[in-house]
Amino acid sequence: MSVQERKARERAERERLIVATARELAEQQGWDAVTTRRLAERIEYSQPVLYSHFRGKREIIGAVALEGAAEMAVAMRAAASGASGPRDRVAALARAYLDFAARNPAVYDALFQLDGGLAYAREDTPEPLKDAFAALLESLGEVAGDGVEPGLFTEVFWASLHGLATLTRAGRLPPEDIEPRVELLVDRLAAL
Amino acid sequence: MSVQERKARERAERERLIVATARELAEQQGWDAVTTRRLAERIEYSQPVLYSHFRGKREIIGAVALEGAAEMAVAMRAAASGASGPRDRVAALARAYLDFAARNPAVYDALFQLDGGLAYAREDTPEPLKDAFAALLESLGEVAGDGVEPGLFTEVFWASLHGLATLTRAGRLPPEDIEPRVELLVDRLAAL
DNA sequence: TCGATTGTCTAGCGATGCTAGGATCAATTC
DNA sequence: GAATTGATCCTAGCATCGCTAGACAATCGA
Repeated sequence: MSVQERKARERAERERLIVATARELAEQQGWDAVTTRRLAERIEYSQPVLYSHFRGKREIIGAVALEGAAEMAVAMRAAASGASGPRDRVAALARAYLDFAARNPAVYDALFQLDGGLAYAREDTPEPLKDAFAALLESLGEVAGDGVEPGLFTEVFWASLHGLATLTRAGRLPPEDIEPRVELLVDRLAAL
Repeated sequence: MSVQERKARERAERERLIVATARELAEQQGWDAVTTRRLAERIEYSQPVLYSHFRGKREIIGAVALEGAAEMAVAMRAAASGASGPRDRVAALARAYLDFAARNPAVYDALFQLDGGLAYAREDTPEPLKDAFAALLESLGEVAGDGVEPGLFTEVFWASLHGLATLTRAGRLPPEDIEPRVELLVDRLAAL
């Protein structure tokens, strides 16, 4: 059995290598630069090897997205735990979210802009995605206010952050004034 | 001179045809289906003709975006003018915005998701884009609240709508509950 | 009527995602 | 220890993409 185990281990290792390399390449030069040829060359295998791990480029994007979702959940919880009151917590969360999007644009794109073939907001949604949403809900639910369903509130708050993140990075919003925008959003949207 | 005028007219007409066809094709089958070959075939000219009107596919997307921006501005002002009070106006605006995005997904993508080679939020931003933002500002500025710059408020409100629009259409948010989301957004964000 | 200009097309380049089919190497069996 | 089997990987190629060079034809000014 040991031989098969070793092979399985090596295979899993190579899969991690593919995902990590795709992510690295995407962060360095954008997702357009992540071609199957370039990716294959970087991992020092031929192109078809990629297709023995993933159905296609879409699934590779999806794998990067899942990895990113897990990291985002960690970052959100870390930001929330370092705050004292609800107001602080929500503000810290918002900043951490925008910071994550700005620092990991390729991962953020894989998560929320590109088609990674993942199911969102459904029962069969992969666990990391559910958990990332849960991490938001943990901090935002408490400021939903009376008569507002925490899930609904989280969706709206999240959408607002997403809008700010994407419009800013796409050059649709001037990059300065990020802080006052966050202040406005938190002060108005959260029921404190 | 009449001959030249006729030629210029025909040329302009063909350019409109290209943009309209690109838009139609994009709405029917998505922007991925808008290839230069298919587009050329539909307008019944050869591929290189496209390049005598536009620098490339990007510019065609940009042209569709400008057309869409003008329509959006009209739709926003129409929605705003039919409302009685500020609360009504902002709510109507929000609904009209999301409705526009849902009904014209390809145009919306050209405007805010794809790269159409346009400058946003700058001095050299094309007029239709500035005007679309102005249309939002006209209705939203009055509910910015004390001490909040109307432009900043409009940016945040717009970003929230944009987040809702894109996340919903990309399947990241369940399509139902649109109305309660709008209600929540309007009630909380607008200073009434 | 003739040369020049403008307009359009055919053909092709490099690159993309993806796949078929053959070669190679290791594990298994006699 | 040799032969067979099976998994693993690579070379080569397909159709399609955005874009362009160069040939050809129609039109214009003299």
